Amino acid sequence: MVSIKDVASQAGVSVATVSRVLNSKGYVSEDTRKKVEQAIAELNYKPNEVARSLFKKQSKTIGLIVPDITNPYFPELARAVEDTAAKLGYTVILCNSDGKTEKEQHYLDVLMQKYVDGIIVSSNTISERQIKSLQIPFVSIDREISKDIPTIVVENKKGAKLATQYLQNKGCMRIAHISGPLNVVNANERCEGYKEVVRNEQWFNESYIGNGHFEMDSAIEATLELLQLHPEIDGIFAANDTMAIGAIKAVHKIGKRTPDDIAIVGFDGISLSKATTPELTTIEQPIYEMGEKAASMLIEFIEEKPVEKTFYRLDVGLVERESS
Amino acid sequence: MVSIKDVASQAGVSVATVSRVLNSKGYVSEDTRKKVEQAIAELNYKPNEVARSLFKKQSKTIGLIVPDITNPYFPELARAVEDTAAKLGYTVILCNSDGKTEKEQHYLDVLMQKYVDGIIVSSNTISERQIKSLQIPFVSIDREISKDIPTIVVENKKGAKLATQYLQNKGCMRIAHISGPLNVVNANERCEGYKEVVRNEQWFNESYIGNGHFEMDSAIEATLELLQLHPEIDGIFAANDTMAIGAIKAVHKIGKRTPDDIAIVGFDGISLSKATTPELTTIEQPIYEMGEKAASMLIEFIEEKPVEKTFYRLDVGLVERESS
DNA sequence: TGTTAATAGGTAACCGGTTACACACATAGT
DNA sequence: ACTATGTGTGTAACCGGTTACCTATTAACA
Repeated sequence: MVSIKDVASQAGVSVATVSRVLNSKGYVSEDTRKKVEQAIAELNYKPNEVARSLFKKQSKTIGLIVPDITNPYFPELARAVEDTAAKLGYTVILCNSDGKTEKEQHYLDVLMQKYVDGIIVSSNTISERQIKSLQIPFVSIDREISKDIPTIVVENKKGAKLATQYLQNKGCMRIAHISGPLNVVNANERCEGYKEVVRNEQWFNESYIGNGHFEMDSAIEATLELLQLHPEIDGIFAANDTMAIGAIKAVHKIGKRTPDDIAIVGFDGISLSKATTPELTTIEQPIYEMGEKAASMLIEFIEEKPVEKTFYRLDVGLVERESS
Repeated sequence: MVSIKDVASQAGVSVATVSRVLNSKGYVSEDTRKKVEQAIAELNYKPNEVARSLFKKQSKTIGLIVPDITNPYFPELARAVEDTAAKLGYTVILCNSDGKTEKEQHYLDVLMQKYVDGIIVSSNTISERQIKSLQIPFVSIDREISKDIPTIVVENKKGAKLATQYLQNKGCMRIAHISGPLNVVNANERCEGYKEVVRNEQWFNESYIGNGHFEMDSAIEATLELLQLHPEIDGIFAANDTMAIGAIKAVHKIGKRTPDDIAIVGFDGISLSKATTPELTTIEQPIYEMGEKAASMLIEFIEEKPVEKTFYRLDVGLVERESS
């Protein structure tokens, strides 16, 4: 690989001068600048980012820790983060934590050792203290860790209420909920939103809430149980789209129809929701926008630019399709 | 951040000695080793990977260039690559090229500047010459570039034949194909496989092949056209699952049923194929295994370990579900 | 006892950039 | 004529590791 020294000798100047034209910093005469630029072009020189990182103590790289890129919510987020980072001259290291503390800790260590300039994380086990101790810019996405950590989340409760009320308006008399793992903030908020709407209904009690893990199989099981316990259920709000699809499958399995017998609404608005038959009515999150915002905010922190707002709770909206 | 010097002075030895215990290389007495290890533990010292990279000219990082992580085929691949890389002590930088030459070139430059140790790429525009000129380990995945570049692909033609013959065996008399972009090797091979099976049928001609771009919308359109032109079609083989889902939708749209009126088979075996109603019959690729193989092979090259085989054409299999 | 090899550990060069500092020269102001 | 200021460029220290090379000590063996 050609180094700055090669360029310097080719252009007949010192490495300092080459560095100056590279960074447009300090005084360089028009003449020498041209000579250096020509040498750079002739040798097809590309500065070594590693050497630069070592001195500058920053790497133009950010870390993105997600539970599992295979979960259809995250590719779109990752794409948005990567797009934005690339546009601003950064590169992104992808980490899958499976939501496990050890893995998260391990990746945090690795990322710090590689001098990443900042980290975007979607986690519910990382603590505020831990993040602060790292001393580098951080953005939490999809899950709220603390009011003190820059965060991008959505109106989970509002969305859940929207979904539940919508089912009511559609004429559903008994609306069940399939929740995510309730120790995860967003799952909890969605469950709360649901409860706020149905709490005062005569028929309501906790047994109308089935527990899922944000995955399809768990939702199929939960739906089956729910429908056995309460055959009169005519509406289901699932805490994410994957589970909503599971619910559709379960409903189908016992010979009922969606939406005629049971209307179903999901949450997330992943692209999957448009691929099913019937297409899924869902509470859509601005996933791409979230990733974009997270990346651009993180990079503003990194570059010490002024950041007006550090806590975003983005709006969600109902997208009406065929499952309701 | 605590550096090797801090550890050295804390332990009362030179930095060379610390480095020796860090790398278990060269002579170090049991006594000093313990002192150093204690100092490391006390200071919670983590060696700076950037400094290491600079000297060693390698970064324990690999690049993964895919067209679009949002395309449901790639998250599983990326997950496999990342899992395997992490297990072997490497980190992965994710790049989305959209299949565009400029973006690929740009990422290649960036990755080289960051001293990545190797690159895994899924591309049909990068040339063999280009790859060779980079002088670092390379693995091409999902798409064959040249017999001379380490590659992981699947039996596309065989899979396509399998799918088409299966539809024949199911009693389909007129089988259409929705192809991917034919300039992409794998799409082309799948189309060839289809043609090999139906070429000699009396009814067959090229107008039974509709052109898609591996995306749902293009497949819906293509299917609609196909069915208008040939209302007698009773089987469709789509070159990937996303398009198969599009086909299902199109069939549904004109009031026909899957599989009763028209049987549909896809290709890929993405997790999406299990989420639809009806669930998709498809030619399943060992996606995770491909990513795993690509990463472990790449790292074998990087670490200059012996590699027995550099060209893998993995087997595919028919997974029979409800759409056929 | 002298020679050789193995063990132990320090010094400093090196990786490829960036930048503080020094120095030279030109120009302007008094 | 003298000083201050601005411009242009080179030298070398520095970032935090790794390792070639050197020296010293001890053990082994003829």
